[in-house]
Amino acid sequence: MPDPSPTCPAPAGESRDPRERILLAAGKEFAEHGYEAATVRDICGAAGVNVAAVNYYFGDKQRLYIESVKHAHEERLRQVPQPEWAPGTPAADKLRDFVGSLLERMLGSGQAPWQVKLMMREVLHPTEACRELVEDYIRPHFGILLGVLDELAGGELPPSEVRRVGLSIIGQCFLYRAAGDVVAMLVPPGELDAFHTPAAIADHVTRFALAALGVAEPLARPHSDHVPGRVS
Amino acid sequence: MPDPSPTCPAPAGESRDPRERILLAAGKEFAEHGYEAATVRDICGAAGVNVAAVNYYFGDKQRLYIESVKHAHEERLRQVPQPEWAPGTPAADKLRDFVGSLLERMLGSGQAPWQVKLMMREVLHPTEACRELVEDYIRPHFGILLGVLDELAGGELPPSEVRRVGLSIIGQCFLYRAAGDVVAMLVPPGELDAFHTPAAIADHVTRFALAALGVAEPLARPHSDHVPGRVS
DNA sequence: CTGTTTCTTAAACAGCTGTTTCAATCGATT
DNA sequence: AATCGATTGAAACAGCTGTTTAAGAAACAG
Repeated sequence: MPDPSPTCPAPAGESRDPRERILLAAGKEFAEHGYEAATVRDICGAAGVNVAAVNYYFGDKQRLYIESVKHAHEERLRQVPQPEWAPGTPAADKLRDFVGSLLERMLGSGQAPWQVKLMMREVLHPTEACRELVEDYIRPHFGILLGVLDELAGGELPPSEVRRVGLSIIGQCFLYRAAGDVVAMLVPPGELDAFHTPAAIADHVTRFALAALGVAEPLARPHSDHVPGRVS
Repeated sequence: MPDPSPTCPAPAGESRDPRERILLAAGKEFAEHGYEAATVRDICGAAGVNVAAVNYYFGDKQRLYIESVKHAHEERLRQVPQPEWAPGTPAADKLRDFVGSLLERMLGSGQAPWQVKLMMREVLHPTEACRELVEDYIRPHFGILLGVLDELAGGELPPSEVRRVGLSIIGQCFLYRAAGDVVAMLVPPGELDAFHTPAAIADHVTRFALAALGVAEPLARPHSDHVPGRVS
């Protein structure tokens, strides 16, 4: 089937550039099976190109992998821009926004996009592509969170403590993405659908953190009565 | 070098039973490189047996993998027994104990033992061995945590909420093990040594959770003055 | 058209993979 | 000591791996 339309030959999302087709197929394949288990033959098959194309365009498998990780992360950055808030936004709202968008990005609606899976593999078992990923993608996002938390704590907490609180929040979200299968085994199926949607998790994580920081109500009233609890 | 001592031929920790030697070597190899990348030949080389031994004793590579995961988890259970508390122990102390031993087990002193690495791989990318791991090892531990949290909340929180708090605590610990390399990149090196030891993390996670539950002081005094804080 | 470069193709390469074969060896029982 | 099952050993197996080759097609300049 030779191209019938010379002006816009791309059907839908599929590039006619072999290099880009390989990059896309490689990303999906690496995300699904990991670096070792993914084969260049499968990648080329999915991309509809000859096996030799990988070596022609990228040199070897490893450089294709690194390029596909960078490509995935750039595309993901374009898809989900960092949150921006109006100057007067309360810090608590910012935190809720941040956690919500983080979880939405991680868990997505339904299946997580392959870009996230690929990046997650880099985080869990870092290769050469990891450092770039951290510097360009993860650290800036983390910095935003730290800013919100510092504002939330009224500047009272030392930076090291703010960082630990930030890691606590990231960790809670991280668990659901990285160990989602195990979480699903630990939670009754009915509860999974009702209470473990991205929005519900975001709400819990935010309330948990706000309560710990003393900005909102504790989750439970203490059972002894000598501890003051704020009654709204 | 034929065995010179017939009474105790095992030098130190090395079993003379080939089956057990293979199981040990396989566990280390699988933990380090993953299922696909680990080779039967490397495993047999490390175990000091012929390649055919794997198929003789275990049938094939996959069954060796499953057996080695189970073996690792049983050994780990024997090494670190579940915590037991005297009847009158305060729930807050139990929580601190639980988190501390969990982190100690996960992060260990120095390099994490290969058993933990192996189990972590199962959690992150489950195979057939995962369900057994969850039922025999993870769920009981999680149950203990939920009991402590329920006690801590004075039975006021619904089970679903308790579970979410439990997952929040696990998630915080989980991050340091699963994404430890990235965490190390996000935290200044000096701070890593001082504030990110297992003990220090355990202390932070516990305080964070206790504050969120309203059992202990919030981490930060709120910056507006209309919120009561307990002054010890 | 010619000559040159860029790209694509099928085939082959050397090497490693898990697995099997079958003879040699060992260890205990008879 | 002879027998027999259990275990080991070196070699070979078929299949897949990433990579290279060399010939051909396509695109393009002069």
